[in-house]
Amino acid sequence: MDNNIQQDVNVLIKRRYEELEELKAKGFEPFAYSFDVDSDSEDIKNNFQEEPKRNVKIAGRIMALRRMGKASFTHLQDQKGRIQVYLRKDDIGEAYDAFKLLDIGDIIGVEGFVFKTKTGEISVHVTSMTLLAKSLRPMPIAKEAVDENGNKIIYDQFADKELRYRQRYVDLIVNPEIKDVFLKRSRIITTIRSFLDAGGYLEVETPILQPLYGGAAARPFITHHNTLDTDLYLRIADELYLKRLIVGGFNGVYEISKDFRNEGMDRTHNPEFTMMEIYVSYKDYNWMMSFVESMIHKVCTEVFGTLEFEFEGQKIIFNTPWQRVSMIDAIKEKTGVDVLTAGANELKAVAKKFGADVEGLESKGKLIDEIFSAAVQPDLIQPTFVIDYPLELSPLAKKHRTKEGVVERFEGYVAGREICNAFSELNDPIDQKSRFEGQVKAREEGDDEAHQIDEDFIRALEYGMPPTAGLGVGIDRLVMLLTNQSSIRDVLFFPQMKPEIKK
RNA sequence: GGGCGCGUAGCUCAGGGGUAGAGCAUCUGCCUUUUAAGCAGAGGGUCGGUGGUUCGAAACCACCCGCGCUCACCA
Repeated sequence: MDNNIQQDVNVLIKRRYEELEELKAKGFEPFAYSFDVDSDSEDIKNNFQEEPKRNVKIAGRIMALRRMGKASFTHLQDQKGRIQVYLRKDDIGEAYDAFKLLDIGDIIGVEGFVFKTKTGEISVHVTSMTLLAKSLRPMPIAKEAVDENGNKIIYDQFADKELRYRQRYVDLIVNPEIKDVFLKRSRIITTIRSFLDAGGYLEVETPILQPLYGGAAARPFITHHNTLDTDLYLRIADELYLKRLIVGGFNGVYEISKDFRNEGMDRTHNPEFTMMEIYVSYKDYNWMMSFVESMIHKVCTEVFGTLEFEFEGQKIIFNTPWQRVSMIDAIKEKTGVDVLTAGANELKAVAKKFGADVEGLESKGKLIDEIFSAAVQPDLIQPTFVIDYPLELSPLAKKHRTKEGVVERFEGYVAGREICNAFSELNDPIDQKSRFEGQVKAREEGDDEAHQIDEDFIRALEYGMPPTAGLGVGIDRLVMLLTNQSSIRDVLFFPQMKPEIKK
């Protein structure tokens, strides 16, 4: 990194370092220790009064600079937005010498009174100024204007996706509108948490480093513990540990945390992602469907104040109850084929007809899943629960109480995307063991995402797990959906990138 | 991993075998209610990297690196 920094030293940076020295030489501290703030840009604009003059102390980053000899206008940006600030040499004296050495990007604190300029902009007339932090790198600043219709025009906006992701701190400064997505993300998670807490469910933490990984079908990250001299896996799901806690006697436990999957990356996949999983004893998947409906309903109304959303040009309405359709019926409706009774060859033919690539796939369950993904899923626009999945796709879900060959499982789909996955949890240790054995067989046949056998989990079930409903919600994808972002990178502050190369 | 596209000044982008360009940003001078402030002048580049073709390469070719879109994979 040293090399990178050296490399980046150009005239602009060099000049800022020189100014830094000049400020020090003149007795100005370029990196202050604190500053008392009693207002912000939003407050000042919302609570403007002509008389009596209001005195405020604010701090922020210089984002625009218009100097006119012995007086200057600048825009300060704080967490809430921007406010214009007016400085005159007559008012601040020698601090104006320091101000002349400041740049766009520097952070200052000012005290002054609020007034309206000739052109009507609410501004702060500065009576004292303090430099809080000198910025040593040029900010990729964009100029802003407002057109006749009051719309904001941004010129030459910082747009390089790579730089924006790698240096998100800069992105957040110069493209403040993206903050809204992250604010919404935070409020979505807070609202889910308060919904779960209000329901009396216990938030818990389970291991990220696991000797065996399970609870989903995915390739893991492997790491090594030196003292134990053993390889460990970063979890791909929380499921098996949370269910152990249900065995332990908690009635409802949930965890909101990162899972890790060592798979491809694209606009819906990041190697680490946020999952919410909850397990509730004495409930089944029917109960869980209503639970999801009310949780999402609460998120929509509390965070967004609406049930209507736009996602990639489609209108989504989160009315309850959501539509419900069995996977088998949904496929039958689209293809005319009953996948439960159809043979593997027929399934292959159907899959191909709908454009799925099923080369080398023999498993009936996987074929059915391919057909579903290709023929049904893209059309599930309004919130829909797809229920009752083929048994072999769901080694941790309980067999359906009446239907043969399927399990009590549902996935919630919105805008053609899966946003949650839930089952009546399998609590029969004998059945669980044989399902694991089936997975071992699949693994031997080359399915490197098949589950591993977890003997301790079987042992836990042998002690007895009450009937339990379990749910997993992909938080990133939910946030994408509700904030109309089509790339997961735009709902993550720091999406995974290849490391910058050292030269 | 495959296909397509992109990489030129701090930022946004033109240029497309013959001296490296513009706007904004920066610097100097003038300017005490400006707002994409203005006026006058100036500085700033390993044209992603390495090889090759050529009298001459930012441009053409090959390979590499990075990013984006997309397909596959990822239920």
